[in-house]
Amino acid sequence: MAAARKRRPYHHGDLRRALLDATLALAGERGAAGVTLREAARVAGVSQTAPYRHFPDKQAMLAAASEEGFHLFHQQVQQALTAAGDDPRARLGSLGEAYVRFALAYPSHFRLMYGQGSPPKSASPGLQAAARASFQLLLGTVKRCQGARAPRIPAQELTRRLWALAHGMATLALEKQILFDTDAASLASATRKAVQDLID
Amino acid sequence: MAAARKRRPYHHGDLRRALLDATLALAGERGAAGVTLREAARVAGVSQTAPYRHFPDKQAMLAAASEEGFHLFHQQVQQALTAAGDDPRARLGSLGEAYVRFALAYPSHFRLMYGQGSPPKSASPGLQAAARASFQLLLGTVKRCQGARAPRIPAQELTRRLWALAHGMATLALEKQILFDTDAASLASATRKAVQDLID
DNA sequence: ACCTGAACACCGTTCAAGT
DNA sequence: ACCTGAACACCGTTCAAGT
Repeated sequence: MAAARKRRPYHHGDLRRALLDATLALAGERGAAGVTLREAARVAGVSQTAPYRHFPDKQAMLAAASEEGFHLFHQQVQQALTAAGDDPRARLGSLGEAYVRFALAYPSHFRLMYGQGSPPKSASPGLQAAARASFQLLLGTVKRCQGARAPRIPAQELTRRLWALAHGMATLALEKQILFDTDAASLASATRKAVQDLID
Repeated sequence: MAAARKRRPYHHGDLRRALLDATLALAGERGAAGVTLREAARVAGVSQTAPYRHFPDKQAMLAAASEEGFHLFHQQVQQALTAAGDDPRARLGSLGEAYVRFALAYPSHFRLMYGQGSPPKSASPGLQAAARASFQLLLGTVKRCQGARAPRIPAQELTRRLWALAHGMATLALEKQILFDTDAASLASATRKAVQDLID
């Protein structure tokens, strides 16, 4: 039955995919607010109104790209945690490092996920679910690490601090703010150390 | 001689001022990227091209509003530090608290200063100077506080951590992210505690 | 010195139409 | 089922013109 999906495409191999790639490329160059439906269509080689066959409006297109970002983020953090082993201190350090690494390695996605022109989580159910899953991964990891230690502060408060610290490092770096203009690797490992000092 | 400035205005009391107020109002409602030259002009009650008598282009108008934000920020932080007394731990806590308080009390300014649609610091010499002054206030305060303590880490690194933590708290709160959706006062005092734990 | 109005090339979205 | 083209109300910016 799934073979029916193999029908020859109408005109474009996968226009939806091409539009999302164009969206990411434009967001990377000029920020989420600089993305234009008409230019994404131009880049994909179709007419200005073709995107409306795949997304109800511009915000839905941005939301779809943002959702991909959350999936990618989730995956990268999982990988980092798998590589980190069992020690709570190492795991939390890896969490912070992975956060900053992701933001600097996938700035287009990160800007679409959190930047100011970015769509609200409520823009689509898929985006909302993906964002929640990423949040649960952060909170769950901190909770399990806290369980293995003598917790001086509640896990929710620690999550908030850790998240804020990593997010601040990432956004200030992306905005090329002074003191944050080092290379990605340095900033990521500085974040690891800062997180670990945070819990010591 | 200064009396010559009292000449009756041409048509509008202070159009530049009115345009900046409109810019801030629009940025507060829809983010920095949602600010429109034409709508700012409409709000101020002038034609679409009148703003060009006061700003070379739209970005210059945004930059001027952003610059005002940095002046205001500088002033608020100074006040908080004056009230904080001499104890280094109290001063650094107040610094973090004042940062978050400012962001939540003046979200329009904050978004124009740091949001994604915001103008780059290089957009005007005045903006650049105001941003630098605010940065120097942060760095200088941390340095002096560090001088009075046994510094485990360099002042620049501590500034980076403190700034990132406060900035993350502020931006995640403004984006109404989960875990950051408490009232302004709670988040500000949570930031104070987090900063103080950071240096203990 | 300060402002207006028409014009140009853009934008998001709708709608009738084509294959 | 998927795409085009004309149209509408917007946008930033320029330019000639008005007081």
